[in-house]
Amino acid sequence: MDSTVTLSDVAAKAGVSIATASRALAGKPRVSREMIDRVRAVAAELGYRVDPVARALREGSSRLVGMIVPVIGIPFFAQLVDAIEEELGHAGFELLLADSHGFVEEEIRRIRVFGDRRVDGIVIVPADRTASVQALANVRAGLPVVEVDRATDRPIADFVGVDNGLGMQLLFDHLSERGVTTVAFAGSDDASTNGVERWAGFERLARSHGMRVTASYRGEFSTESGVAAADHILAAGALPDAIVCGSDQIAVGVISRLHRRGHDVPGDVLVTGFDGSELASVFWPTITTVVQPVSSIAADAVSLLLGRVEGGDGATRRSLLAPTLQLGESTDRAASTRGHELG
Amino acid sequence: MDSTVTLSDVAAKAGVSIATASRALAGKPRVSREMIDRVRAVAAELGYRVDPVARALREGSSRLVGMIVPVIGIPFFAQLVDAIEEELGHAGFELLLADSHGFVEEEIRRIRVFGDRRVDGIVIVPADRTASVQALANVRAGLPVVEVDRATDRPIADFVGVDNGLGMQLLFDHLSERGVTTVAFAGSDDASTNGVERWAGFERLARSHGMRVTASYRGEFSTESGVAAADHILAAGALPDAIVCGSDQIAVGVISRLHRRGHDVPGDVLVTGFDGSELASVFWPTITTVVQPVSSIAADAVSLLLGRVEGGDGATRRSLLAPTLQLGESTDRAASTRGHELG
DNA sequence: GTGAAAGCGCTAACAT
DNA sequence: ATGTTAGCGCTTTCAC
Repeated sequence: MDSTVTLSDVAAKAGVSIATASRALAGKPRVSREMIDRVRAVAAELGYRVDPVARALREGSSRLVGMIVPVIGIPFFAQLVDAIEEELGHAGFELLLADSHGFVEEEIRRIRVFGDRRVDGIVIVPADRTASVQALANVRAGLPVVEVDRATDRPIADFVGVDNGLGMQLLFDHLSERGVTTVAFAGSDDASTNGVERWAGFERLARSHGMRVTASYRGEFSTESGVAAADHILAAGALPDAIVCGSDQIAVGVISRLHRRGHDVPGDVLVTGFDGSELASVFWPTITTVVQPVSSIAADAVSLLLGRVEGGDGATRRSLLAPTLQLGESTDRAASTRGHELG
Repeated sequence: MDSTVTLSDVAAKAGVSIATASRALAGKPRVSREMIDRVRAVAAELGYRVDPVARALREGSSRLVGMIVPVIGIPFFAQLVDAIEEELGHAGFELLLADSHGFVEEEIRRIRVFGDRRVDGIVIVPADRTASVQALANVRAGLPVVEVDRATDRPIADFVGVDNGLGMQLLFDHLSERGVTTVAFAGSDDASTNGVERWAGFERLARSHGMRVTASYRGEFSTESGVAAADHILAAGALPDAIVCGSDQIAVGVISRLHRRGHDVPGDVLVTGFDGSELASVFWPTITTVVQPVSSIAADAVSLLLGRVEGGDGATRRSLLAPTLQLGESTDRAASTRGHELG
């Protein structure tokens, strides 16, 4: 397979100038109807495809979008990458992927490279809500950026994410119905807006629902952090009625640890997650969680980004999408993992 | 941040011709020592970085490597992407990522686009061991390809993956020590080499260890497939001593389903996974699995690929890496999930 | 050892 | 409506 068919090959075979061939293919105005047909036919016959590199050099644009995530290994981010990639594909863009491993320095390096590569836009899940502001200062002038899932403190770019407050509310309404009166929190620190907002939502809602908070632990969005959280909560005294976790990964860590230390979920304590990753539906027990509308987030992010690529401007926007509650066994006392013979 | 510093800016400020500047920066032979220093100093001062697009057009190479995976959502593939990306980064290459969603047509489309983009090489996890041969026929002449994790039937490209036979042997030796005499298989169909080889290994080793095979189910590498497998195995009669699964995802499905239908793992039946994804260590029970040496696979794949990029040729190679066994609770009867109070 | 100039493939002024 | 030409930024002959 060798695609060394250039525009001049097409022009030659069609018996026209290379400029006309270019215009005909691009569907630019002043070209006759028949010319367009003729050139297109020849191009198709020869299997011609524009050279994106030459075009990028000439136009200063590459039909490439760079994306930076903190850890591709977290299932939720993998889903997000997949959704963004698909959405970009519809619009004729490719995805240049980079993993910052949570380091702002890595973000800076990647952002520079993206600029050099003439990407048309950048999709980023900022590693740190304050420090990443510096990273984004390295973005080429005029290059559109959209923050996804996590925002930076300063509104320096469009943002698309989930409404954390609403998510927490869905969770609390559910727990309230289940008769929960004491709760604990196992979430992440203030490095990300999700960490901040989910914690804030938890506190506010616990208060408004008249629930007592027995303990709270704030680490990272990881399973290990969930394990540590469980130990912390157990050390604080009697188990609460429910433990609200900042992510599904954390919930998995919490539940695993509780089980190992002899406590049943949901028999002894209810547990909730956040994200709606596949993990929540395959874990045993399945986890009640707040499902993020990943496809909508991706669609919104890409349309916002491409809107600016095509020259759209205006104030930066924050687009908060409504999540939904997905019930699982982890908040259904009848599903206690102690009582087998369920199905 | 605007990096519109071009080579001619550097040349001008250094008071030399653009040709000399280029040579000095590239470290090409006939340039005087002092010239090199002077140009480099100016370049650093101006913050000059070569324009990869212009270079790509001129050289026909882009320092970009395209990678195609069947599903980025499978944790093991996410890990692989991460490892490959990191390895490429060390060598100064970027990753262009594509998800084939398991479709050969998607692979073809992506391979063509990669060619147009002048990628220097392609890393692919083929969707189908026979059909993907067609997809790879669309690779630009001379463009190096390395298959990772799964190979195509015909040796049309270098391959780096795990030694499935050895992996199965580690598993069987372990099960044998545990006194297992009857086994069932929950794996994938013949669409991938991993599906073929793990099944072949299972059959061969069950026979050589004198174990009776009570049932076998072959679907996909998914949790859902594991659920179906569990139902199939239960329908076949009494539970075997152990169920060997073709992947961690399948194992998770199998265990979840068994639990829901009232059977304990490892109390009633031992279960093993394959891949060594994070899932295996966070699931409850943790899963005994065959850990693929992901970093080594990535390092090998990239060095093989870049070796060919730099002109290396020779017969295609198959590089099989040795996996290791990771013990988990799923094959440790003392860890029965029925007996709580373990930790 | 250094400079001048061609040219990678394309698009967009600027002619005609 | 179509052709001619410049030039995006770089590397690399080819002259000197």
